[in-house]
Amino acid sequence: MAEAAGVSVTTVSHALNGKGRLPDATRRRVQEVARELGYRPNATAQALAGGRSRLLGLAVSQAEDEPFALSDFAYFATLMSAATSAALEHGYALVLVHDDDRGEQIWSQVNVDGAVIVDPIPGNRLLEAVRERELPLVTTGRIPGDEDGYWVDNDHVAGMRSMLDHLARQGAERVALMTTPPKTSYTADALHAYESWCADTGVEPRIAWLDGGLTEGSGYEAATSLLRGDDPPDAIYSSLDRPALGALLAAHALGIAVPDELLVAGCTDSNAGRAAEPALTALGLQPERIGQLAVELLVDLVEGREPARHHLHVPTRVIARGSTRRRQRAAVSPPAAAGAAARRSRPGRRRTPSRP
Amino acid sequence: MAEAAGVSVTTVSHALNGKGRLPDATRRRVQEVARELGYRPNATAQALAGGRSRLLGLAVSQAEDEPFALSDFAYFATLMSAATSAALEHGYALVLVHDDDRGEQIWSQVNVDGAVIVDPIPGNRLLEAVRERELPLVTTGRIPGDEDGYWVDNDHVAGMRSMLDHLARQGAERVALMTTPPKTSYTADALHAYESWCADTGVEPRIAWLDGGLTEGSGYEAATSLLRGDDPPDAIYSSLDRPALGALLAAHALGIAVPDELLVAGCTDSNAGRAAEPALTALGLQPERIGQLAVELLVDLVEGREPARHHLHVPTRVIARGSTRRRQRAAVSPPAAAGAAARRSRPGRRRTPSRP
DNA sequence: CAGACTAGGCAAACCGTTTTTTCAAGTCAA
DNA sequence: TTGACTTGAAAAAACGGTTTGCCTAGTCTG
Repeated sequence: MAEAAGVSVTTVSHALNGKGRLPDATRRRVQEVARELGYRPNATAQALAGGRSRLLGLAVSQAEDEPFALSDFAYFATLMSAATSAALEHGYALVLVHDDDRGEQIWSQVNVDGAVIVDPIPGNRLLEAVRERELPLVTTGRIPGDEDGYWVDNDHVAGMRSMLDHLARQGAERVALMTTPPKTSYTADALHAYESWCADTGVEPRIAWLDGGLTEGSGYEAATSLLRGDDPPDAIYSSLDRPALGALLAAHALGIAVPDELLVAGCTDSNAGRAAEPALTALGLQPERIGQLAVELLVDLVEGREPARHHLHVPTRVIARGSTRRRQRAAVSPPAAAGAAARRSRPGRRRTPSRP
Repeated sequence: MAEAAGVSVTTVSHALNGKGRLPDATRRRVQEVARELGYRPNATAQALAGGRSRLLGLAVSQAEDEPFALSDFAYFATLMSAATSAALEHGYALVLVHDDDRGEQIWSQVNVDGAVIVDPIPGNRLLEAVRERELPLVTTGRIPGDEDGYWVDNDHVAGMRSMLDHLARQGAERVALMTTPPKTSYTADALHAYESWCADTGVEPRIAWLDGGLTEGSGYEAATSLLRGDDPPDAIYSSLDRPALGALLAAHALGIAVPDELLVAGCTDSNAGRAAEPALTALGLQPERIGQLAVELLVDLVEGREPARHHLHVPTRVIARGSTRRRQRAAVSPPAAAGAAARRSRPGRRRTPSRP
């Protein structure tokens, strides 16, 4: 390239990067030759010389005992896609990192300028590796016990409350929560918000723990045991959508009509929820927004700009669908109390299970 | 590092990479020091010196007029996840590439050693960019019109036939296909297989084109027009799952019972399909296998090994669920012809649409 | 005991940029 | 005319490794 233009590599570099002292004529000439030759500076060499690779890592943290695949959740896929776009917009590319034994070694194999970790769990190996290297880090969701870093998060507490209020407005009096033991800030928020909402409204908390993976299966189990217990709930909220779908199936199997006898809702919107029968009411988290903001925040850090805010909140919204549709009867009476009364006066709500 | 171990950088490099002539004692000593210091060779420098970045690009090609997001399909997410794992297994990392105006420039910003392009469309800009750079390339799905390259693909022709046979065995006589105009090898295969199956079995082809995106909405439209036409189908197969879910909704809206009056199936398994009511029969494509094999093939190419086979086929399988469950009546009679006869003798299959 | 060979390890070249420094030539003022 | 300053561009030093080639001892071999 340098020879082709009849100048030194220095001049080429200066011409192409708008640096140095060059007359416009030379600059243009070099650029012209570069264009003709289809010359592109070697990215690796640039990275080595410049000390920045223009590569960002995107990792999904996860607990060892909950081996769910990335692909299980539309949430992650959407976030990832948005993050890729945002990165590209700023001239960065995204490297995918898995949180397994091999994932850790990726930081050795690739020089990333910074990392986004989704739903971090304290002590996670990827998190530790990032810290050890003192890489700029943005998390989506906070790191429980260490909320000082840079993060983008939904306001899950507010979100949970608005969902619970929605269920109450639809006539629910005995709202149960299905969730996992809190490891991420998200599940902790959900749990606390639920408990405080229960305290505020005088509802007795009913919590069913999901174990055995965040799948339809575990939701089915948890919902079944809730619905079969004494004093079963008249609404079930799951902190993830797949178990909520399982709850739908469980209700069906027990002959409990949704939404007439039981309201069901889940967090995270998905095709699966939309396609369910009845369609699943969801707490929308706007993962595309989260992915975008996380990358933009990270880019600020990488490029040495002090971000205006260290923490960003993305609003949630209740996406009401068939699974929590208020029955006609309830619709005519004023919201909370009256709806609850109408519900209470209904005759025994259990039918014989269609299959036991 | 070199000083710490009291040797030259050459020796460090040799010791850590198992090259050069060094006594085991020295090698071990250097490795020991490296471990203590937590020394990791700079990946960028290695890439520059070695000429290989250990980075692979993963791109999803797409037609300009069909702006669907990556996240729309569990298929892509699963493939991507598997590809990441496989890459890591061989010491590579995956860089995500979007097929938009900015996506193209990524090849300038990052030096990838090779690329996987999912469902390539001839003339696509990413494809052209990869070719121009003479990067090793593996596609999942073939490039229509140029099938000589390296690719991993399902046998969609066989898959389509087995699905159609399945529908026929369940009593379908008038199987319609909902699909997009063929741009990828996959949609072309599906179309051809359908047409040849129709020719073989004497079924008259009925094709509804999906436009306006590969969504539930477009499937709803297409299915509605099929079901409202003269001589409506008694089975609908969609070459993607989301439109199939739309078909389910359309049938419901028209008061047509699935599977009793209409069988519905789609390609690509997903949570959404599993959660639908009735659960959607799907042609499983094993995207995890495809992603894995594509990366392994690409790694062979990148590392200069001649792969045993240039083309790999991944089997498909019919995952039969409620949406194509044979009615009891048909179950007792021998497969195809008798099932069809039983179906034919049924009384008029249309009910009044519940909403018009 | 000389010559050839082997082992061990280092120095230097190289990868392709960016950045800093140097330098020659031209311009201007005194 | 000379010194100071400006302009344009190249040379050199990094960046942090890998690779090639060379050198020195020590060990065989005849």
